[in-house]
Amino acid sequence: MRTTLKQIAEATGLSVTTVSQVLNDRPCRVSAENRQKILETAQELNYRKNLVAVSLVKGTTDTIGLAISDISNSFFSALAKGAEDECQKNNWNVILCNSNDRHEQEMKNLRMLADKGASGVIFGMASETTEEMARECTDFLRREHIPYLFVDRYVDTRTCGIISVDHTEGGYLAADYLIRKGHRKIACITGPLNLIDSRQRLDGFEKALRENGLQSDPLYVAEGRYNFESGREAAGKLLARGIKIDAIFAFNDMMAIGAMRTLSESGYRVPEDISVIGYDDIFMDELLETPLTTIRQPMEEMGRIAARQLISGKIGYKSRQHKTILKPELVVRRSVLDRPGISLADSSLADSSLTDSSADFILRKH
Amino acid sequence: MRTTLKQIAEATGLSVTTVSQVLNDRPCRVSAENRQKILETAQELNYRKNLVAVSLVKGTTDTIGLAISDISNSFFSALAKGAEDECQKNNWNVILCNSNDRHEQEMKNLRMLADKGASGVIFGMASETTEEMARECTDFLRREHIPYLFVDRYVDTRTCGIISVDHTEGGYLAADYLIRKGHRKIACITGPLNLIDSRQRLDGFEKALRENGLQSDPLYVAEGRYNFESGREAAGKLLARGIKIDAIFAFNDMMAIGAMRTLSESGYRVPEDISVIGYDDIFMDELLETPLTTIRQPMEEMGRIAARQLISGKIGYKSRQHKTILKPELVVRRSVLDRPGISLADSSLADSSLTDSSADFILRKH
DNA sequence: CTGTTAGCGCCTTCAA
DNA sequence: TTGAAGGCGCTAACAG
Repeated sequence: MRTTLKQIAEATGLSVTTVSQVLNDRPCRVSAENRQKILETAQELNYRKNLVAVSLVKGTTDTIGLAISDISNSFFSALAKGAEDECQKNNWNVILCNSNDRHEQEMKNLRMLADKGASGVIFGMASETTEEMARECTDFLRREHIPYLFVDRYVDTRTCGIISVDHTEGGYLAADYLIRKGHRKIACITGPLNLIDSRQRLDGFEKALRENGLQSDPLYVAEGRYNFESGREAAGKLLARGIKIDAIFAFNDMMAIGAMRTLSESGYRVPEDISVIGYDDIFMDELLETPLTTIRQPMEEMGRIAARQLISGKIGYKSRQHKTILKPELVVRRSVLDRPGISLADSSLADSSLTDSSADFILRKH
Repeated sequence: MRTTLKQIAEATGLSVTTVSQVLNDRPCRVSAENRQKILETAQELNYRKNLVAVSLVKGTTDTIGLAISDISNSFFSALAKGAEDECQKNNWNVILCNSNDRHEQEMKNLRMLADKGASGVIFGMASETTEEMARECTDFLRREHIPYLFVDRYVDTRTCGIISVDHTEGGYLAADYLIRKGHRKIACITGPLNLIDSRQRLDGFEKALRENGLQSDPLYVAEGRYNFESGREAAGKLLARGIKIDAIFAFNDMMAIGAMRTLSESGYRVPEDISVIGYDDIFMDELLETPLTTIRQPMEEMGRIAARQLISGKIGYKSRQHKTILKPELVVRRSVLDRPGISLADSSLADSSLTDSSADFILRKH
């Protein structure tokens, strides 16, 4: 078995209390001699503190529960990395829980975390979670007196704290950039519109259009589900509508990549024929054949900040609506074409790019 | 505060023991009436078991420590997903620790996990970890009586258990496939050759060459560091040697993607001019413009199996050398060209594909 | 059927 | 400068 305080006490002929004091570096009232003796035998016996016992008596585990939908999603693994890193620095740790986007599992995970005595929870809601379900989560955590932070996506009511990025601003940034680059016919592939982040991005997008005297048009909007396949499909739908498209703003990178695939398969070149901008800045963006211009969400930093707020006690279980909204950031790579001097009236381009698709394909498929 | 057994005992006028028995569904000797009463008040008072206390008394935490180098690496996040999923099913949980490939941090993490009472550890060694350092890890875990499993990479001595894939077979599969597709001049970009997995892949690779009457040639080998950038560099070196190359086998996908980038930038098309095969099967492989043919390592399954072995007790701290070696699997996508009828003697191709690179670039850069 | 006692390993008064 | 006592919340003998 592991060495215990008691064993050290016996070995040194001192009391458990004294040993505990010394081993915890207390502002001490222990003779230098005994202190030395204790330290030495602790070393010899290879003593290591039993943190389970410490947790029990102190009533805190210094552990953060990371309740997310899927760690293999690079969005969340970046978050996890930031959170874990910050925990490490403070001698905290993180328990990982995947919900696989199921609210029921989400609740199970929260219960388990509560039972394990988690000192805080970083919570990335499942996408199927409705406002009512979210409330079930928050109510539970509050009742358990566990401080928590929603990341990225959130329900705006009665939360303990939120750490997110300004999605409205992000949507605005993307659209504004496209417009400044001379694009006018801008389509977008949204996320599920029942999700607040998706709606906010759309708001920002439309705001930028308005400010530039452009109309938003439902024909230019397709709804996706934040994954590759739905990006493919949505781009296909957009194309099938027979409208002229200068650029596509996909509400996340996975969909952007899916859209690029469809475009490429349909004989369009990115960005020469149609530009694409994404959202997230996942690590593979820059590894793409056409590196993806995108709106960056600083996930790792969000994880770091979330952990810090929980560890420092800045967020307590009684906190309400403590918001930390980070700024998204435009990351320019190569998927958006610069079309200088193209005016609103211009419409002579596009479609000309629709060459014979099979020949085109072979030429460019490598 | 949270409701405790004591409170329920007081509320029902029964003893803590009785309450405990009932709440643990013991083959019980409690009157139906009291049982009912206990259940009800537990419900009312919103009782939840304090697992920290349970851990203390039972001497086990039902927690697996996941000590890996970097969770944001999709290789490990897939592993984590599998492990977490299996834990979830058994009411275990996982504590996540990143070492960022530093052995010192690795040891800190193991110590922390031991102090937290981890019931088992899934251990993905840092790549800088030498055999001696690895021994430091295993010695520590053994002394702490913690069962552990090395994943993927391992040192062959005195480990408690290993779960890995047959890298020799993987290297063989890759080379054999290329040869069967008519490639002869096969280069490879290895990982750091001090790592066992890398050496094994090389062994398998060379074995396939031999069996097919081909020579292995140092000129066709470049060493990388398992990341994108080193794949780029290594491909550059290979190209600079002025040798004829039919295909490149990169020892992981990140390097394969890096190599493809270099090839593309140097005016080579993949797979028309040079084929590329990778290793790992990370999720982005199929999202690439030229989906990457690769050797799949079943990471999620490895995580799942590792967790299961630890949870079931199949691996105990006294286990020695318990090996589980999974078979790697060829995943055919589009980065390898089929060159039917090309014989060993043939050498008329290649180089012809080296067109004017700038013009070529514009044609194909989209 | 139920309660008492003891103890997991540690920390924290409080008294000596 | 030190130690004894009590308790964190729960479980597991062992009595009744």
